[in-house]
Amino acid sequence: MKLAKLKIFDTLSNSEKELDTSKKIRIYLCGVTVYDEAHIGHARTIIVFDVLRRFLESKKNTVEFIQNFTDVDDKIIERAKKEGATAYDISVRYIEEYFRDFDALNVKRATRYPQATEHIKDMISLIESLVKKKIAYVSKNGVYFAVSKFADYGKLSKKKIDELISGSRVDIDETKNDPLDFALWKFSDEAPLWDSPWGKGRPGWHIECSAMSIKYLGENFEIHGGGRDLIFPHHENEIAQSESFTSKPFAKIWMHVGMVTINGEKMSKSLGNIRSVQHVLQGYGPNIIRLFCLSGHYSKPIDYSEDLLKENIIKWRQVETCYYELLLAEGKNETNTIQEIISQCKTEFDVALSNDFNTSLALTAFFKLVKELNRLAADELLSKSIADIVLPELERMFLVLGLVIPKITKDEIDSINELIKKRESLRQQKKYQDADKLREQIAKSGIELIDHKNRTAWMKKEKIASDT
RNA sequence: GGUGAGGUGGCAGAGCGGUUAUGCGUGGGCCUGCAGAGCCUAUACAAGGGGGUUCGACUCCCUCCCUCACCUCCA
Repeated sequence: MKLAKLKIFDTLSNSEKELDTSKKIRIYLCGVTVYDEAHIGHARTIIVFDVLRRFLESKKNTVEFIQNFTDVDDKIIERAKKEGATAYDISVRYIEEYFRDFDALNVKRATRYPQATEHIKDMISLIESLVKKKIAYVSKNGVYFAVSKFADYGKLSKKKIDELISGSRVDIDETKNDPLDFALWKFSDEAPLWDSPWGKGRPGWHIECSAMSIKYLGENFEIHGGGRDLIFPHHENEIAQSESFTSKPFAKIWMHVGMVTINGEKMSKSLGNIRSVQHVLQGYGPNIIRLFCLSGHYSKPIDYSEDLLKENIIKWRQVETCYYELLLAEGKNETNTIQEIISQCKTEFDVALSNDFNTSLALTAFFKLVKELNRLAADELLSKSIADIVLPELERMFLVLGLVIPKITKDEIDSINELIKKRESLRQQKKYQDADKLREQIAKSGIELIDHKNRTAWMKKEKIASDT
């Protein structure tokens, strides 16, 4: 059944907006500038959109999801100079790293990952149109967008133009008509450069997202997103360019994800307080990171701390236990109660996500189900008949949240059962030392035994380095 | 200075004008040969300060204080 409705808070109108879920949902996410490794702040934004997309798809909605790579930028050039490499080398390297990291985080690949350097022509024709309309002008150092020609400038970030100028911290550039005007094309005679009708150079930052989103999603698509820090100037400028170009409203919903902070301060390269995806991945693995990133409402900041990640390890262990109890459940019993609980949790889960994508509440519903199942398991009330009903639902939630329990082969299961049998007979003979040795041996392959009254269950624990 | 977001119990974190959020932690217990895991149970005068509106406010209004973000590149 398709999702009946989806409400998302729109930064532009400052209110929740309902999306038409009967049609394809087109999403454009501003991705990363590939000049360095990705950190947990990037991961949060990308995981939020990944789950949004998975949620819609789990509801059989069609989603077209575009995420760009900014692969031409001053910082890339700077880095290249420092290393004696080309900008191309740098961006290729960090795109590779990006996929290494985000595949490991179990982020579903976007429909497409357009790169700025592959869309220079699209950008140029967009700029040409703006120049023709006299909204952009050619100056000494490049082609600029004349902010004064776009009446609604500031509508997204709620800024007043005169206040922007007076509060500006940037040096005034005399070559521009107005200090607020921003570059569409920068003249340069250093690589990387491209020809343009106005001279050699490279595109400004914002124009790529206008060009590529319009190219792949059309002039008026559903959701445009990114981190909160992109609201100004990036998204503000995108709106100015795109709407000047198309004379139509740009994205229907602007969805912005809050910052990841450390000790209350924004995680960023310039503050030197970043935790790289790679680093945290090694300590905690993808599931914990995902749970952490989804633990609060996407619009609010979330404070990175080892304590919080560790709290999520505990939760994850509960999930693993629950999953394996279901997998190993046998026999039959009545399923009415559990059916009620499932449908309740399922509804709460979906309602939470439909209502401004409240992952925090959705996780509450998810863990409620997990807890309930573990309770049944502890009371020896879990049966195959229950598992058959619950597993598909639970797995759908895993899928939406992007959580993965490592697969286990039939052979592994057989050999584990064999060892458990052996241990059981040792225990019956009260040869506890031998039984414990066997348990240790099993533990080495990551299998944890769970002794119940009349049987021994087990689970394959994900190895988590920071789980001490 | 301007703009925006926010201040909830030890920590994390939702919703809501009147009913227990929830989780982690902590105390006690059950289970076990032991251990782990799990379960049960208890626990929090919770709402930044001060005013108001209301029969009733954590939830609405005003005010003060504080934090963060953006106003430069930033997810």
